[in-house]
Amino acid sequence: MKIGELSRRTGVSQRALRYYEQQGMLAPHRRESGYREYGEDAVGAVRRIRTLLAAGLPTRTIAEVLPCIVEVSDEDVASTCPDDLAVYLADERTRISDAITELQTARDLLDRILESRSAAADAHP
Amino acid sequence: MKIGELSRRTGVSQRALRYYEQQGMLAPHRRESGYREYGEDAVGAVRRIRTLLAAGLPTRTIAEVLPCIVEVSDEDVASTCPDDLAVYLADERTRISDAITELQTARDLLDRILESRSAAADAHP
DNA sequence: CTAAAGTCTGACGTCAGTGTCAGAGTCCAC
DNA sequence: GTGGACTCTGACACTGACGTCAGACTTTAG
Repeated sequence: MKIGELSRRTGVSQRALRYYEQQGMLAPHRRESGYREYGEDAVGAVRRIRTLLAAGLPTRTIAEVLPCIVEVSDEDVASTCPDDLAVYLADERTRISDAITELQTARDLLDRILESRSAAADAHP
Repeated sequence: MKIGELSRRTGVSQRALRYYEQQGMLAPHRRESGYREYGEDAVGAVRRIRTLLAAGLPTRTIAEVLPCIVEVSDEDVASTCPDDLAVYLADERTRISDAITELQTARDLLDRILESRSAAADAHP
């Protein structure tokens, strides 16, 4: 498929898709004309890119880890993942867990604010 | 206290503290000399700023929500929080929950990668 | 065949949250 | 009172992940 379709199917802008390619995270084939040609697997790849980007992993890391992922129906299986990368990924995993905790703290804070507000509304109906 | 002490006590750089002020999130008193003078409550305020920044709230929103927070020992209570802000905060709450889900998805992906890797190591010891 | 729609590269803009540096003024312990 | 530590403002730099625009080329529907 061409870039427009991939963009529509993933919800990711064409600009972003080109950026992903520039960063080595995607490598579509090219037609004679220079048009990018993406395979079906690009949809899953883009989905993973978004997930890892949202988790704060740098593009370089994502570019390294994506080749480790082989699609098996809906599950992902890593094959040739070098040791040093695995160590780094374990660090990232820790960072993500910490981030989750922080977000939960933030959400709790918002909850307390919103809750005490509704409590005040109850007091002055 | 002056900015150096607040920086040490919060682990936040002086540059960042000045930026927070510029964005209206902090409003320290000033000495005759122009030196910033922070109260004890600034420590908690900075802690909340970090939490909400980490959660992706924009500085403008944080500047609006901080005055809603009145310290009650270790709990926070909102007082005069305008309706429209509350609506917006509820949206942010949703966004944060979504972000947590995304992070968990990313962590699961990393787990599958790391797990299948150790499985491969077991297969070829 | 033609016009409209799609795509290309390249470059500059943006935004948040700082880092860093310069040059000048201030504080405080001795 | 002095010297070293601290603080001030202002400005420019930087990073990441894109947005946006220009100008040229390609594809596709009719």
